[in-house]
Formats: sequence, C-alpha cells, structure tokens
Amino acid sequence: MNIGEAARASGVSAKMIRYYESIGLIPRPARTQAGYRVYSANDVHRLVFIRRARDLGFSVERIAELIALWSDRDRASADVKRIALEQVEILERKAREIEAMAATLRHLAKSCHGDDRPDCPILEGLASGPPTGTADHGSHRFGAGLRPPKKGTMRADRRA
Amino acid sequence: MNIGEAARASGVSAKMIRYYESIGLIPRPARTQAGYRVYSANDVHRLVFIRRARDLGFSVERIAELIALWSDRDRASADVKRIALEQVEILERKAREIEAMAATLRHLAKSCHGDDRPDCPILEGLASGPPTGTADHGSHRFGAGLRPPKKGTMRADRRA
DNA sequence: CTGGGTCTTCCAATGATGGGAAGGTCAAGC
DNA sequence: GCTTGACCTTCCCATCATTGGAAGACCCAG
Repeated sequence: MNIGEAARASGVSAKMIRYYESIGLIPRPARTQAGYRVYSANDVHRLVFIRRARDLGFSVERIAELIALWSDRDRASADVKRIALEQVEILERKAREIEAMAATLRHLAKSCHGDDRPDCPILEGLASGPPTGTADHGSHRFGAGLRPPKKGTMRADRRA
Repeated sequence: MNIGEAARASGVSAKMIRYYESIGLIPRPARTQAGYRVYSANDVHRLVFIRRARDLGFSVERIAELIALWSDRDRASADVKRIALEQVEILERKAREIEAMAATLRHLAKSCHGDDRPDCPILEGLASGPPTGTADHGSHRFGAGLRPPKKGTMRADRRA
C-alpha cells in the first residue's frame, strides 16, 4: 500500500502522513526499491486513530501521548480517561470563552439601530475599550489542544 | 509618544504595532530624526479599537473592514451591525462545534472504567473511526475570524 | 515507448504572535 | 563628559497544522 492508498483509506492526506512521519508521530514506514513508502493495514489503523483524535480537537502532542498509551498493553485505562477528560475540559473552557465573546458582541449589536444613520454603538463600544478584561483569564491558548477543523474541501488525497 | 508608550497605553505589544503597520492595518507613523516611531493619542485610540476587536475574536482582515467603517463618517450603522452579527454567528458556530467535540469525548470517557485494567473504550472509539462526520460540516476555519486569546503573560510591552 | 498519474524531496506560505540578535539612541546620574 | 541601562530600529527565526507548488524520479496501461 503506497501513501496515496493509505491516505484514501485513512482520511489523512498524503502530505500530512509525511508530516506526521517527520515529527515522529508515526514510525518511518518501509520503502520499496524505488523509495515509495509502504503502509500496512495496521499503519492505516493508526492513521485513522490520529485523524479521529484530531477531529476531536486533540493537539498532535496530545495524540502522541494517546498513541503511546494505545501501543502499551499494560497502560491503565485511568491514564487514558484522565487525558480525555482533560481534553474535555480544555474544549469546554474554550467553548465558553468563545460564547462570552459572542454574547458581548451580540449585546453591542443589539443597541445598534442598524439603519442608514451613521451613529453606531458597536464602534463606540469597541473604541472605548474593555474593562481590561479578557486578556488575563487565560494562560491557555488554542494551540494547547485545540485545532482548526479541516477546511471541508479536503478529504485525504483526492485526485484532481 | 514612542512605540513603547503607545504599547503600554493601548495594550497592544510593540511587536504587534509594528506588525499591524507592516500589513497596512494602521498607517505608517511619523518618525523622529533618529527614526523612532511617533504616535498620537488618536493612534492609540485606534490601537485600543484594534485590541478590543481582537479580544472579541475578529480577524485582522475583519478589523480592517471595521476600521474603514469607523473612519468613514458617512457609513451606515447597518454595515457595522451586519459585520458584528456575522462575527457573532461565526463565534457561535465555532462554540457549538467545540462543544460537540467535548460531548463526543465525554461520552467516550463515560464508558471507560478508569481503573487499572487496560481495556479502555476511549481508545477503541478513537481507533474505529467516526461516522466520517466532522470533517465535512465546516467550510469555515478558525482563521476566518477566530483568534487564539492572548497568552496571558503578555500585556503590551512589559519591561523585564 | 510514451503519457499521465503517482511518488519523492524541498521550499514557501498561511495568521498572529513572540523571541532574539545586532546596532543606534536617549536620558539620567556621577 | 562619560557611562549605564532602558529604549528604539531592522531583520530573521519559531510556533502550529496544513496546504501549495516545483523539480525530478517512477510506475502502469495503452
């Protein structure tokens, strides 16, 4: 199975498969004489695992932890559960944060006429500055476990 | 007022002020003979506006639109309101998406014993792959209007 | 044997931000 | 005046996950 087939089978683009290899998330596969990468069903399985975890907002770093646990027959399920629940917390915190942004903005928008007149409280609200809030409550960032979802127009290594 | 003072006054780091200048979000300021950038209270006002909008999850691109409206005395408040409400929608969609991830993950975690035994449905859930879902429902990405919140340890150009 | 699709590697860009080096400048204290 | 330290300048690099593209090698079917 070459990289294109593995990509189609797993839903991970060929580009990303090579990238995951380069960062050590997946082992370097065997090569054909011509240098083509060769993947097994097991490798594809692992790629599916990775894609699924990415879809759930796990960072690559986090996924590396999960894979280590996955490959370890003696791991305690408690470890996995802990990581998963930590991720749940990260996600929920993030969702709440974004909702707070939306609420603030909706509030501003509500007091705006929305007609032809140029006076608009939204702009004034933006201009006058916040209670110096939002920037301090988070020592977490998107990168720490959250990932932009796929663009949608990308499903594996689609040809053409 | 030099860039450091402007940074402290606006809450935008000196680095970012220069970056905003480089991408044309703010005009190139006057310079002293020595080449130092000089800012006015008005410039700081604009920077506060920008910071506030960033805190509300607007992308820089979006902010450029807002600034154009802000600077335009004849703009209709409807335009501003439209942009704001679009942003609200983006944020809420994103929040819902993240919540869905969290829910899925919480669901997986719930069926995990969390004890010393190595069998863990979370890993199996990840490995068996999703209903090929999540990747298609979004032609939007984080970049399109959503931004990681500040790291927290960064407030303007703090010295030391 | 040729053409089109596939593979390889490498390089670059994205967006917003931070880090740091190397060098010039300013203001205060001695 | 001179030193010191805080500030400024530009420039390059890193992040994170992902995509794009170029240039060249390869493989299979016709």
